[in-house]
Amino acid sequence: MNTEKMPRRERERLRHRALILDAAIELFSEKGYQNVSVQEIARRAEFSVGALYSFFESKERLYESLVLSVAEEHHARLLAALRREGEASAVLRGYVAERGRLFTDNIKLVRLYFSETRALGSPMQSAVCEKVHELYHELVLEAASVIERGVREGAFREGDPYHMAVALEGIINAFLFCWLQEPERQPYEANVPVILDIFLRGAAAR
Amino acid sequence: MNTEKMPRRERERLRHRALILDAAIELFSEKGYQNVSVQEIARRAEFSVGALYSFFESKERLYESLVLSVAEEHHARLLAALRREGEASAVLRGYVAERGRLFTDNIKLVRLYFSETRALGSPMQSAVCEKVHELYHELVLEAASVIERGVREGAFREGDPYHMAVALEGIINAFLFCWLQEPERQPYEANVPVILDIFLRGAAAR
Amino acid sequence: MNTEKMPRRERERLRHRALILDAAIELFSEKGYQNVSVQEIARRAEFSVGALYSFFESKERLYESLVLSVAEEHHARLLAALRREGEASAVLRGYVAERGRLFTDNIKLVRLYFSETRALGSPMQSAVCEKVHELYHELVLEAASVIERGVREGAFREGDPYHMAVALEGIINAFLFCWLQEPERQPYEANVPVILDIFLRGAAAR
Amino acid sequence: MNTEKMPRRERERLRHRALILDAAIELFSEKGYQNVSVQEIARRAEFSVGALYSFFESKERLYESLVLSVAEEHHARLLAALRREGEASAVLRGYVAERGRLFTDNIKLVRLYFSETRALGSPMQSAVCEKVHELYHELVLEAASVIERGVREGAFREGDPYHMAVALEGIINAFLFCWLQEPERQPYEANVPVILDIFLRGAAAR
DNA sequence: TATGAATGAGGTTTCATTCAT
DNA sequence: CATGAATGAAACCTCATTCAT
Repeated sequence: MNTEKMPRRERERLRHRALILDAAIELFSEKGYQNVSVQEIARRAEFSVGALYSFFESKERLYESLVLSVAEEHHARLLAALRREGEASAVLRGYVAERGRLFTDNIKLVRLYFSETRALGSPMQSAVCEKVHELYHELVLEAASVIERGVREGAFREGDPYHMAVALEGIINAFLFCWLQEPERQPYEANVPVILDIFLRGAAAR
Repeated sequence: MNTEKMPRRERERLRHRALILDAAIELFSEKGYQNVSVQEIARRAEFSVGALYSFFESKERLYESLVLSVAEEHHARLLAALRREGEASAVLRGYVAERGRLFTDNIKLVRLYFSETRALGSPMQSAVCEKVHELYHELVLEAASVIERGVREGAFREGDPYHMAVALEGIINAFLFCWLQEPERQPYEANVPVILDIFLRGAAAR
Repeated sequence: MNTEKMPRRERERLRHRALILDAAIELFSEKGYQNVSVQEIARRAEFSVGALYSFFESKERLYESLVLSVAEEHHARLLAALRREGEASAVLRGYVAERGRLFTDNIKLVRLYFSETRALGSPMQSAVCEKVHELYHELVLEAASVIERGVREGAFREGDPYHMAVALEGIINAFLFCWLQEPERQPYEANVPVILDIFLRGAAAR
Repeated sequence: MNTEKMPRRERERLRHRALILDAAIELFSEKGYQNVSVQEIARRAEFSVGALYSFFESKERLYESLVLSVAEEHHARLLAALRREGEASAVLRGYVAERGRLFTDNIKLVRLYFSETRALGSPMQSAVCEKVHELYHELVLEAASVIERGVREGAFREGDPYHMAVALEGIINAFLFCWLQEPERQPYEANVPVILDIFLRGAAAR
């Protein structure tokens, strides 16, 4: 967003809003949505509760804004990775690595995202929920189109590129989840070639 | 557990406990842990709050019992699927199908399981959390040993069977997740061959 | 009470009642009336809640029975001490010592007695409260009559014997209270002569 | 505490805190700690439960604050009485009278203090309990030092002043307790000379 | 009569939200 | 606008008492 042209007052407000979101991200990802009180967020952000409510009409909406902003940032970075130029498999390698980077740099956040987004009784309005799913879907579609290109270029075998993309997504998640259980065993990056190898060559003897 | 030899009083109590667990499963999976009150569970189970507390020492422990019992049942069925006799790839096919059956038969439950288990500030004691992870890990190991056998039998190519198992797990989850978004598009079973195909042959052109 | 002539059934019942009272005494004096549940008493006495309610119509009445029985026992022993034969001052010495013995042998019980008896919102019906006060009053009167005899015998100076008795009571209690704070400093008995000395000679220079 | 220099907001809060303490004192001393609910206190103070909890972190702590503030006020007044100038016996007379005044002006409060402070399972943290005992002890020591001075001035006979002080304390309490039983019989003040007479001259014939 | 499972009112405490200052 | 004190509904849990067996 272009903030340069705004009057000072408005710029200040945006900055304050961001500070509150930052505090909220920290707290939510440390303790989970339900275990953080509005008072706590306000205190951490060094604002009054009233101020907080002048930016967000409810705790729920604050949470949604937060999820949305994080989702959009991640989405942008992952989309960029998928739109890089180069051989399809190289692009996918980059994507797999970027997924890892985002994940490992923001474990807590990502956990929050995973758990609360898919949770039942999640405090998100369905509009936001859908928006998040839409972003996710868009990403899978983009990956599919990379794969499709790979097929056209003869690098990948025939097959439904969307299915392939879904599978890739799953493999990445599974390895990320593994890493999450024992982060100290080895850095996630070590898995990047493994993931690609399995994804590309499959399990069967040729 | 053998309930036949028990005195009637005790049998009744077990039945009542189960009734409460049933009500809790329904409610939790409809609305999520935090959005269900103890009163509500009691009402749905047609017991008093006090009765509920005579079976479970807290809402948290009730939830844990519930998760554990579901996890153990699922685990048993999946383990059985993996221990069936036959060619490695046929066993895996059976496993993929069974995963689907469990998932689609208990969507809400599974959603609950997914969301709350991994959630931060999850209300589960780490003991239960660990137990669940242990069961999961055991399953992956069992799948890995099936794959290992496949390698020995010349059906699968060389490679770390554990990694393969993790990848398979991921692919299954990804397709299940897809199905969850649009259950009406096609039955999950239609995906079983797709999953196996991708898992076995990979994406690369030969 | 004479229990010998009773039918076996009734004797048994009395024994059970006593067992429950014993358990209740222990628990109440360990944790205070409000912090002991009926379930707990029943468990400690190895009876069912129902059985307990067949003996006492409520927790409150159970408590009253207990207080009454203890009060009566103490009263009997103290009265006996005051009715012993001998010089008035020797009798009082015996009484002071007996008070100490009862107190130090049943500290917890006595604490309970002290605190809950005089407490506001005490769970005792006024009838029982009055009964306890009556017993106390009787004791003071008895002490007063000993003192009166002492006056007649020329051992004590003229003055209202009732007031004297009240004062003696107060001095005893004060020293008991002191002892309660630091029981290990010295045995209560060491104070018996001190109490009598102060009571008899007063503080003023002659 | 100097409240004059404070910002208005803070002054208001202190006032509100005091209002709640007042309501709590009334209720506790009418019905006893356990028989008063937080809701009730809030209602009587014309605040919400939440407001109450913004001042005191729990019912228990509220109770402690209350006990402490009353204990300190009483302590201050009694200490002042003991530190007045004049003959030792006159000072003690003043003290005995002041004890009576405090007691009879706050019967309910004092009852509360007596009963709950010494009670088992009393809801007071040991820190507060100790503080109260400390104040009490300090008072006895102060009385002892007055008596000691009396001894030096030749007004009181030789003897352990601390024991004398304890005894005086006991006599006062006993007469207060008597008065409590039948307040209407005679005003407590009538007992002041009696108490001093017994305390100073003792019971024995000279 | 004895049992102990079941009841449910009532207790303490939290926290999203409002609003006078 | 910002503040933060105040609100009060609703949560979890306890326990004296009842009653079917």
